[in-house]
Amino acid sequence: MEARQANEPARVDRIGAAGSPPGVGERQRERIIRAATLVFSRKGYDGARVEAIAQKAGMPKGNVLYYFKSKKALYRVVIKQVLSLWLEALGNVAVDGNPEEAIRQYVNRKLALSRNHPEASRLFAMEVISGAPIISDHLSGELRRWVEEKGRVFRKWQEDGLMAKIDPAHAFFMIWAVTQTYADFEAQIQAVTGVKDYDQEIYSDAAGEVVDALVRGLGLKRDQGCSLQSA
Amino acid sequence: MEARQANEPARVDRIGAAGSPPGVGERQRERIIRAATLVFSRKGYDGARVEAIAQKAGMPKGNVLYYFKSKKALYRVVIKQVLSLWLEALGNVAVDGNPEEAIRQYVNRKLALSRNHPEASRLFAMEVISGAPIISDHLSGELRRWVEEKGRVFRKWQEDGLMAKIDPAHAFFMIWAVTQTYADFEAQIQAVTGVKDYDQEIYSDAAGEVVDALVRGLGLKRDQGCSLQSA
DNA sequence: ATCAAAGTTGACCATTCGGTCAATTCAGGT
DNA sequence: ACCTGAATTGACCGAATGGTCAACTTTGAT
Repeated sequence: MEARQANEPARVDRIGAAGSPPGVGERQRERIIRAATLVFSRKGYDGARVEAIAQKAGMPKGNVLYYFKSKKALYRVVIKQVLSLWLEALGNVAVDGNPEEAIRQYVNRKLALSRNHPEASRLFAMEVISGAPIISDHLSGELRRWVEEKGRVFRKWQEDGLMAKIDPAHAFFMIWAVTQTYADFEAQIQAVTGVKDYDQEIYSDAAGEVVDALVRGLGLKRDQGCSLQSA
Repeated sequence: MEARQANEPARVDRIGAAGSPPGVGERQRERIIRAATLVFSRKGYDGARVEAIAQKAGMPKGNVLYYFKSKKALYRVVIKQVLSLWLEALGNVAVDGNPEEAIRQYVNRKLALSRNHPEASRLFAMEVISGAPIISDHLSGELRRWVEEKGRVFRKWQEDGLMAKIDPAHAFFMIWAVTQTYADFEAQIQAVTGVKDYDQEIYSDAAGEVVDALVRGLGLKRDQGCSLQSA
């Protein structure tokens, strides 16, 4: 009786191999991940109870540990999924075309991401605040390279006088900070503004004014004139 | 032998009454609070172990529980101290004089606060992310009133064309977001920039460029001409 | 020197929580 | 109908943790 490969319950393999329907197993896995994201994002890793996750997923605790061999393993899966969601959204910054529109689009996209996945945003924030014990490799790897790459574009914009002379990295920090605030500090914003139906009002307000302010702050201009769309 | 008023060990009264020296008790209390702030800010409430706090304070666990009757009580004291530090720093925004200089000063002060008390900043952030279970009253009370009051000043600036037309509340959210990023997301910033001695480099970089960008983004102008400093 | 209150300490208790497991049910292939 | 492996469930265990306590030391006033 060794180990009993409790997690990764074979169903996964089957999915990859044949085209069989999602299967009970896979659906349960996703239920658990969704529930875990919610609980972890509010309570942090230690504060989250496996029992609570199980309850939110509508199944007994034992079942959660059947699909994920430990709480830590579950956490890793959840946080990596969140991270990939983040990086994916980062991916598409249109570097050609005019700078103002590119960043305006990027900020809007990031704001949308925070609105649609506030739990993911909060979980990511908690990880980083705690010193990013799990994702630090990804941050200093993928993310860093990404910033360096996009940073070169920023530099070029700056040389062309289309963007204020700010260290590109700090420009991103500003953008990220502002966009995430609306997800992470929801409680503070709600308290201060007194708004109840958060999504509706706040985001539509923020989207307009804040994006404008960011664009202005970063000194972004439209590429008037010779805007030859590459490729 | 009821209750044994373990916390609040009489020393406090003595201090208020006579001018006796700080006393062992009070000094220990502060040691504990400092240690607790550090541990809580990294691990969150649940993740923090009383044992760990005690160790960091250089005393056995039992002693910590002698000064604070429970972990939760200690947490409340710590977080309220952090909050008051925050609100205090909020207090002094020079509303008279020219807008640009006022905000520039405010942002710089907030950045300094984040640099000098990163643990406090992180702890505050964690509280809010968790839904601000303990300080929500203060947020919707003191903080909200403060924002409303300063907001009126912003409105006036906007009417005078000295500031971009942004909902004052959102203007503050932007400022807070950016200034806190440098404390809360230290891990991310370190990973992306590859900087080691964080304080030194990062903050001096940020201070200059980021403050400029914020001022620009909020469209702040100096009150050229009729700047009659109000009494 | 004496005494009481404040402070210190480590042993100890009760509870909680992550994780295991054996027993049972369910689903699908033959 | 039968059989096999996946899935489900609740009971259970050991470790860890918050909190208590009784014994002991220190401090300062008289």
